[in-house]
Amino acid sequence: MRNPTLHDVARAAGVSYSTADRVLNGRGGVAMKSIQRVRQAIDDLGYRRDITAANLSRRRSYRFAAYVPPGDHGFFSAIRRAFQDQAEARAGQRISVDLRDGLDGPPADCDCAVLAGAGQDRIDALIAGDVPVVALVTDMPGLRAYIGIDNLAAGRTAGRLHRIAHRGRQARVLPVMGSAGLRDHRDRLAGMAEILGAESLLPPIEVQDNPDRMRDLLGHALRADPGITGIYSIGAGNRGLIPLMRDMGENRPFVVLHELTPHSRAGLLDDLIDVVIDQKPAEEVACALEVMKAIADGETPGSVTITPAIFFKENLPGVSA
Amino acid sequence: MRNPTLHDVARAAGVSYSTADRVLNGRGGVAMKSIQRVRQAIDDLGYRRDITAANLSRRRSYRFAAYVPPGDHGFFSAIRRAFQDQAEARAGQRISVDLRDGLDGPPADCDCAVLAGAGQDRIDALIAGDVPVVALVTDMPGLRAYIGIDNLAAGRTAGRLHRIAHRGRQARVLPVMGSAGLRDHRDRLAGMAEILGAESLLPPIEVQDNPDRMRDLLGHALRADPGITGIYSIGAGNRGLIPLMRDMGENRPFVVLHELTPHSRAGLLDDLIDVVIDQKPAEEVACALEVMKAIADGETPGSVTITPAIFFKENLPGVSA
DNA sequence: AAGAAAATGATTGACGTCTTTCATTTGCCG
DNA sequence: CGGCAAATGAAAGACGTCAATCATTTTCTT
Repeated sequence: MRNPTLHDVARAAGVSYSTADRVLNGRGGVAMKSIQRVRQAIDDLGYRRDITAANLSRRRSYRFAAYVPPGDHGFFSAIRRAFQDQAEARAGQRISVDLRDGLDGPPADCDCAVLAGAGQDRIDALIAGDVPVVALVTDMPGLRAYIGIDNLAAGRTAGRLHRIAHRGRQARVLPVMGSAGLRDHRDRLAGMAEILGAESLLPPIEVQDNPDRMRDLLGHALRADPGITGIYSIGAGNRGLIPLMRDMGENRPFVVLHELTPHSRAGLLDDLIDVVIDQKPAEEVACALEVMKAIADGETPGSVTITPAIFFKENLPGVSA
Repeated sequence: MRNPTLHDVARAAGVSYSTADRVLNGRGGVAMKSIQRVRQAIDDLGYRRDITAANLSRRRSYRFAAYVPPGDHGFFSAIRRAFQDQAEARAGQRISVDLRDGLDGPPADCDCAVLAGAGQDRIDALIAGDVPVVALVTDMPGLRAYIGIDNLAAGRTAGRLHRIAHRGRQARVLPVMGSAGLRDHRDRLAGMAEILGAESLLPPIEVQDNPDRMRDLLGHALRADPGITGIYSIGAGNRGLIPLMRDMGENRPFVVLHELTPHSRAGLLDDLIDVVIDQKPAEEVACALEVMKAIADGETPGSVTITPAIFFKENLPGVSA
């Protein structure tokens, strides 16, 4: 009934505990035929190492470092909070997370580090150390894994939503980027272009994720072209978009934007925007920690693609979620 | 640096390990002032019981029973598979899941049971025992918790999607239920009615989650009323819907249905249906196990509401997910 | 103040794995 | 066959908690 222990394996293989241990943990100095007998016994009994006992014995604790851009930038503050929550929730699992904002020099004193949505600039310094680093939110070459959404697919999804909303009518969708320099944003735009086609997609404007610039530039664009029937806000700064929609009233374009924040949530509830594509920061962070744990355990996990959530007014999660 | 142990707590409180243990585990026979000093020390040191060590010591293993309707009913076979996968994945966490199909008599020999989408009939027998039971997929009164989606919200979301797809035009949406006797289905229909209004919502037809009946009854309804512009398939049996849409070609109605299955996936990819609302069986099962674990640990977790995923052709997860 | 009851301390052996140390056996080589 | 290296076995002490036992001290009763 009880799960077999390594002692059971040793007995079944007809070797001593020591030898079974040497095989299991690859300590070497074991004859080939013993290795095979132990392996066989492990298979036969369906033995699985009791990780909790193992970690207890090793008094292993996972020490992670998380680099998250500073500021209460809406989205990244959600990421930051998610790290704090997760660190709290996993304290019993011997996982500790050290939140850092500056990224001066390679991470030290930790088993694995995670870098959330930073630019490419200082990455080299991070990789330089012998601490493995994974990417969160924004994929970056040279890191051990990427945890985040497929931005191309997100853009396609936004395109599909606009197509559905324009059934039969000619769409004229204005993409609003944070910056064309960001790969995430370019990917989303490219995804939308795949679905909508050039004739429906206007040239993008760039607002640097800034609400004020959003208000100014988008407001200007809307006045300049009254034929705009849709908006795809690719980055942040949506706080500046909401009042513009309020001013337009019934004739506002169909709006799809990213990230569920208090502002976008209110926008949905007030019928000022139509769809929010959310990358579920809490889930991303949880996945990131799993991946980091696996890396720290010596496994080589692949990247994890989060399927973004699509929110309308009607399926907003409660405040607790 | 190291996390404090109960020994540290005892030392800080100026009592013996035994007393600290008696306080921590509520064994009684401790003077009030000792209790307070231990509590204080726990707070001061930020002590948290090392659950892995505790479980190791108790040689606790969680034994769960899962009642899933038999048959390869598409959705429930996914649930079944998810239980198997999770059981496999959590074998190292001392969690074992016993999959049962019939529900004869109360569950025995387990710490908690989960009942997936069964009718109300035999529940009383299940509750009769002293094993706590939680509900999966279908909420049922009298059980300890419900893990599943908010069906009302799902119906509203489907309604919203139809509204978006009908912008400007009058919608005539035909709801296709499995059975009006199922609470889940009634809730979904009610949710859609909230959004669409009576003039856009046709009287529902019932196909008993059966592909053949779906084909017959829905085919008949579509021929009888060529003005149908939308379909909301609330239950299962969508395999019978796909060929009907293929026959209608370009003029097919806008289709929203539930559950991502091989058939509905193919339907999306072939542009024969438009939206799939999925309740993410794997995630539901994982949540259910977490809840059951918490219950077995003596906590009293609340119900968990899963936010369903919305899939278009463009954001289908890869086969691996 | 004696005796009973309550509270506390001290100790021990699990749980399953890790890790190290030391002794013993086996195989191989010349 | 002696000698040396490789392979194996045996044992023990962690890791932090649980759970039980027994001895001792404190507190309360009458």
